[in-house]
Amino acid sequence: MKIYPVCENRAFQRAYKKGKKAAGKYIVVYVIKTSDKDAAKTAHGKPVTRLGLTVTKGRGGAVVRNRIKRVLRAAWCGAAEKCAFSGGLDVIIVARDAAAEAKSSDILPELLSLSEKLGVTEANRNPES
RNA sequence: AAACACUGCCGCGCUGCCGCGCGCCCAUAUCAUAUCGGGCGUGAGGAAAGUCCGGGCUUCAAAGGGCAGGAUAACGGAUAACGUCCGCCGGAGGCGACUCCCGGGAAAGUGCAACAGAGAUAUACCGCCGCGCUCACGCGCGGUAAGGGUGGAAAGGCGAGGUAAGAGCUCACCGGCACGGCAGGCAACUGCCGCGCCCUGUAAACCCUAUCCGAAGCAACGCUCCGCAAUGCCGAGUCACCGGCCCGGUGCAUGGCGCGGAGCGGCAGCGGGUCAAACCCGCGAGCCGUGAGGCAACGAACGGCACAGAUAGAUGGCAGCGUAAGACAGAACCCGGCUUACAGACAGUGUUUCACG
RNA sequence: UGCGGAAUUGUGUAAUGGCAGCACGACAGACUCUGACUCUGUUUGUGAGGGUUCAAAUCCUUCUUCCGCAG
Repeated sequence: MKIYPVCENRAFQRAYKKGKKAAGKYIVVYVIKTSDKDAAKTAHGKPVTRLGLTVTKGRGGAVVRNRIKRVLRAAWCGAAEKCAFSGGLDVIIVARDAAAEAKSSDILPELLSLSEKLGVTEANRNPES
C-alpha cells in the first residue's frame, strides 16, 4: 500500500481553515477535497487520497515524533484494508499528547470511527484491494 | 576485604515472521516512468544534541596594508587549527593515589571602593606628649599613628634602641616586591649572594603588553529551458566591486544605478514551468590493525577495508535464546574539540585502612 | 537545519557594580445608608547552577524556557 503524502504548506492551511474536522482521544482528523493544483492520479487514472501528518515539537524529541508518525501510518494502512476512502481527498491527522504512548491498534478503531463520522469512507466497496 | 582515585571500552547480539529508506537485478504494465510486486545487498550516535570554539568547502575579482572591533593569556610541545590535548612551573585542597585554578601587567595612566568609620590613598574622633592661659574643671596652639573602635581592606610582622610622646626614624630577625650576579633547567622557574624598597583592592572596569582573526554561510551558492511592458540617469566617473572607516587595488557596454507607475507571483525575494532534470552529496586531516620514535599528547612506515545519503525526511513490532535488554536519544555539507544528557555491562592501574602470613 | 535576540511581583515596564523602584491588579482600612470614584496602608521579585568581586538584577560561564528571521 503506497502512501501519497501531503507536502505543501498551503494544503495544510486550507485543511485547517476550510476542512471538516473530528477529534478523538489520540488524534484530530481534518478532511478536505484536494485542490486542482495539487491533484494527482494513480496509474489506473483514479484520483488519489493523500495523507498528511502533523506532529508538533510539543509531543517530544525527534525520536518520539518519528515513532508517532510511524504508528499513524501503520494505522492508516490498517484502515485502508478495512474500508476504502473516497478518492481525491486530503486527510490531515494531528497527533495529540496521548499518541506518544499509543500503539497502532489503539488508534485504528478511533481513526475508523472518526472517518465514518466525517462521511469520507465508502465502506467495503472494494474489500479485495 | 573495605573505602576511594584515575584511565580505557561497550552501550544490545543471534534466529524466525511482518514492515520502512536507498542501490542493483528480475517480473508486470508501458517504453518516459510506475507498482498487489519478487530477490539480493545495505542502512544513525557516544553523545548524531547544545551551537560554545577551531578548520575544510562555497561565494564575495585576488584575499593586500592600516585604524577600529573581537579573541586568547605562566612556559615547552602536539596539531590542519583551536579557547582542545599532553608535559611541566607556580598556587590551592587532600593522610594519600590524585584533583582544581580566566594563572600576563595594579611599580605607565584613568576610573570605582556604597554603608560604617576621625580618616579609603590620605586623615587627628577618643587617647598620648609638649607649650601657653586658668585657683581649678578645662580651653587654645602644636607634635604623634604605638593603643581604641569601623571596615573586605587602615601604610608589612615582632623585638630592641630611640623620644617630651611617638613613628622603618635606626638596627637585628622574619615576610614580600624589584634589580644585578652565580648555579641548575630548552623555558616558565628554583636555590644562594648582594643592593634597594615596603607600595590597599579591583583589569570576568577602561586600559597596557604579546599573539591571532577579511565577511558571510549549503535556506551559502551553482545551473539547463522559457518569459520579462514603458521610462530616466551614468557610461572613465560625484560610478560599481567591500559589507564599520581609510589607503591601495580591480572592473566597466553582451555594462552599472535609481525614482515613480502598472501587471503577475509569493509570507518574502525579477517571475514561472515545480513533485522537470542535474549538481553541491560523501575517498574525507576517512576507518581498522601492527607500530619505528616520544615521559606523554602524538605519530614515521607497513598492511587491510569500502562503510547511511533521506527531502514531510528511513531502523520499528511480535516470538524464542543469550542470567537481563531497560538509559540518554536520530545524520541533513563535512571534519577536530568542548559542554550538556545517560539505564546498565566490562577491563586495567594506583592509594589508604584493616585482617592474615 | 542555519542565523539572531530576550527572560525583573499576577500584568506591563525602570534601575553608573552598592537599600530593587513605578503604574495597574489583589488584600485591608477610611469616606458613604450601600456601591462606584477618591484617600491611606499592606502583599507578592531579578529563569536555574557555578564563578570573579568586600559586594552581582548588572560582569564571566554552563544550562532551561520563550520569541524572531531565512523555503
